[in-house]
Parts: sequence; C-alpha cells; structure tokens
Amino acid sequence: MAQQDLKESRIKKLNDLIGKKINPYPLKYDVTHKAAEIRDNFEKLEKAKVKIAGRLMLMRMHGKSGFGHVKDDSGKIQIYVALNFIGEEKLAFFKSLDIGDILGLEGEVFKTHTGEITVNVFDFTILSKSLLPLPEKWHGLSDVEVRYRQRYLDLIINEDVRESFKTRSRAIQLARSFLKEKGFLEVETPMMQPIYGGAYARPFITHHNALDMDLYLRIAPELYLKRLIVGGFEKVYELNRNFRNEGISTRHNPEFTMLELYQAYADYNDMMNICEDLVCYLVREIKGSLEIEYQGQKLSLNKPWKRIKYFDALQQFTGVDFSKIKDPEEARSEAKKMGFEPDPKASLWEIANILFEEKVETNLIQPTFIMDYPKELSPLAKQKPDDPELVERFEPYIGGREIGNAFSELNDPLEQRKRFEEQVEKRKQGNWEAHPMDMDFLTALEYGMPPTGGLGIGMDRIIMLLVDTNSIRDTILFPLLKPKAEEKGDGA
RNA sequence: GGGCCGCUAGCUCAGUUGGCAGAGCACCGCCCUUUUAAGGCGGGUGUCGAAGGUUCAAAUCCUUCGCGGCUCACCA
Repeated sequence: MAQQDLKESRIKKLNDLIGKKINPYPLKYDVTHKAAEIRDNFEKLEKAKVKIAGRLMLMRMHGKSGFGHVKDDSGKIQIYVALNFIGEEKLAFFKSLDIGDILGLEGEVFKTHTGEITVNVFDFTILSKSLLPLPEKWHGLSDVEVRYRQRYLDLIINEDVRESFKTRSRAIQLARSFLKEKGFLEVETPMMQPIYGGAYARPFITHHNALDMDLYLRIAPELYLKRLIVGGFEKVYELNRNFRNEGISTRHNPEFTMLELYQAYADYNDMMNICEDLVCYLVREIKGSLEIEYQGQKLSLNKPWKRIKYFDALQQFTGVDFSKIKDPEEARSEAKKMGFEPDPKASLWEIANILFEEKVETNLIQPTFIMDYPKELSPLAKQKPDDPELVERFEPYIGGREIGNAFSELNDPLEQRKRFEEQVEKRKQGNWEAHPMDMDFLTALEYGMPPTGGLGIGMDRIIMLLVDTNSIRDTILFPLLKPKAEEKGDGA
C-alpha cells in the first residue's frame, strides 16, 4: 500500500475513535513502572499491578488473544492481551491499533510458558495515534540520509544510536562535574560577536536589525574568556557551541561543541595535566578502562601521554629538520620532493604546517602531545623563554586526530598588538582565516592579565572516541544537511 | 569544491544482454487464547531521485541536475 493509503487507513481509524468518543490524543497518563524496572525486578513485581506507557512496536494477534511489545525510554517489554482478561470491546480496540501508536497500559506482571516477563493487560488507553508507518521491525532503518534527517526514527528503531547519544550526554555532564571539582566556574560569553577571533576559521555572518550592524557567530570563545581572567576570575570554562563557516566532513560540522578553559597563574604544562586528567576521567567512567579499542585500533590512554616537539615530529615523519631551515624556498623544495605544491605565498612555517598535517597527524594514533609550535602559526600564544621563534603551545592527538589546542596565553599587550598586526597583514594578502585586530581585547590586556594557561577540547571528537565512530554526525543529533529540493523555499 | 559510489513499494533489498516492476517485512481481508522475525489462506500498494536524449522498446544506455555516503582539501 502506498504511504498515502497507509496514512489514510490510520486517519480512518482515528476518526472511528473520535466517533466512539475516544480521545486519540489525551492529556496525560500516570505511569507507575518502566519496562526495564519490571524486567529487572520480576521476583518482586510478579503478580503486581503496573501501569506502563510507551510505543507499540510489535503485535502478534492469535484470534482471541495476542502479544505485543511496548517500548519506553528504558527499553521494551512484552504485553499479553486476552479476551478473558480484557473483554470483547477492548480486544477489538486493541486489534485495531497500529504499530507506532503510543499507549498507556494497566495490567499484572507474569512470566509466559517460554519464560518471558510480560504484562497481562486488563485495560489500556491510546495516548497518541500514529499516522505514519515505522521502518521495518527486522532490518530497521539503515538509510543514513533518513537517519540524519529524521533522527527521531533513528532513535526509535536503532538502540545503539540511542545509547550513543546517552553516552554523549553523560560525557558532557562528567566534564562539567570534573571541572566543578577542580574549582572552575562555568560561564557564558557571546555567541554573536562584533569581531571574531580565537581561531583560524571563517565565520558565519548575521545581522542585527535594530543596531543595523553585522555580527559574527563566534568561531571560539577565547578572547572573551581571557577578558574574564583580566576581570579576576581565576578558573573559568565554557562548554558550548562554536560555529565555523567551513566544509562539512566526517570530522566537521559547522556547529560543534567546544570545551574551552582558562586558569590564571598556570602554563601549558598545567594544561597538559588537566587535558590528560579530563580525557582519562571521561574514558574511564564511560569505557571502564583506559585501554580502549577505537575503529579497530587499540588505544592506551594511560598517563603520561607521549610528548613530542613539533619540529621533532616533523623530522621523524618527513626526515627533514625544519628547525635548521631559514629560507622558505628550501622548505618549498622539500615539500615538492614529498609531492606537495604549497601556495606560492605560503611562508616557511605555513609550508611546514602543510607537511605536518599531511605526514605527521595521521600517524599520531596513541595519545600524544605535540609541543612548541612556530610563533607565526600561533598569534595568541606566549613565546618560549629560550627560543622566541617558538611558542608554548601544544595540541593533543588521539587516533590520528587533533582533539584540542592549548597555550601558555600571551598576556603581553604590546607583543599581542604586534601579532595582530602581522595577522592583519596576512588578511590584506587574502588570508581570510587570519585573525582580525581586536582593539577592545588589547585594551583588556593593557589593564593586565595574569600569566594564564588555556585549553580547548573538541567535545564531539572526544565523544567519537567514546562511542567508537568514524563520523562526527553520529555524535550530533541533528547534523547539518542540505535541504532536499522539495523542502527548499517553503517559508522556513 | 574535486574524485569514487549510491538513490527501485512505508522499511530492507533483488532486478541478467535494453523486452509486462519484483521479494521479505509492514499494510488490507479471513482463520487462530502463551507467541516472540508467531503461523495459515488471499491481496502488490510504484513519479524506479528529477529533467532531457538515444531506441520499436529505458529502472537498465547517454547528458545535465538534485540529495546522500566515502574520500581529498580545512580544522577542533
């Protein structure tokens, strides 16, 4: 039967209910037990009267009796409906139900001949009539496009998807409780910013009508969180969405969840410790062990994680010692030898960075901190005392993926101004990801910011590790997709 | 944005060399009071992603477009 006919047949049933003065969408139902509670406490609950509610997932009618499965958010439980317990009228009503209808049911807990814990239904109420058929009971829903566009169907049908998102929620809560325990204050800073900053990325632009002013959706909260450190908060964090106007991939969604934290009087070594502690805490709580399997690879998160200097890692995987190269042309010829064609305007360090991303990153499977980046690539980080061309910055890698970014924060306002000016110069040359000047932030630094360590962690990527998926879309309930042609321009 | 792959019934999928559009589940009708992918009998419900083109004939071949997946580019 075509979908339209399936729907019409259900609407007819709905109208029949209304004709019998049965409200197909009543207000509430008093639930006494969850499905899992009944299954887990059968000894205590045998012969007990229970009221459950959930979605009818399966029906097996046998003439004057029948079985069904009802699913609530704890799981599913079998129900038994028989003429001698429920009466002729209700049995006929039950037979007319559709899979997908939401019911409230009252009955007695028992075990069938085959040993399945079941509710023998004495009475039931329809709580919501479903008008569209659910995906098939055996093969379920596997079309990824439908799974993302109609996530509710994915959640109804695919138990593992449900579990993944429960794990996500738990990981976010654990991160908050970890930081609370460490004395961090959770704050909320603007998502709409007059000047964007804190990362290399292109922003989304929006417009405030009353002020007739363009605003940017934040690409990072960094510069606002540092203003709070200037303001005297010593440990702050924000765990919320960032927005970057870039390509979509298995590792990128335009909006993603970032944990960013700042601690006064700390440096990047302290940030490495917090990073290890936090990730290990999440992994241990959720996976039960620091030895985990991710996409077929065994990962060991035991502390301490490997620490490799940026140039050492480059040398290890490219065979070239970039710390000795002073001429961009020499770097370019090394890149060409490895089969890369850097942009003609690319600087020495930008060329090195291309090689780092191409040759090094995917090899960093076990947890690794890459430390001490070139200053030019890190305009918000503080120089190393013994080498002013390098900054105290690290990026943690797990499973070949960057999961964060951290520095000893630059708090010298005069140096920060120079760095911004260099960034502005890059923008003039067409690099739209370079940082714009932020005078207001510089003013804040001029009042004095204590030495500070800062750490950002891409939470979606941590959750990818925890739920063992290769696609960020499996960690985001509603990932961004293009609208289908027929959905475009309907006034949405 | 590039490359490769996919799009057929509500769902999961077949469809050969171009020759009447198929199956299972779901659904509809009938039978069945302990089943569990319940069972038995009967019923096919479709804009083959869209639009052009080739052909006597297109789900199938060609072109363009749409959406998705993987991957590359970029990042967290």
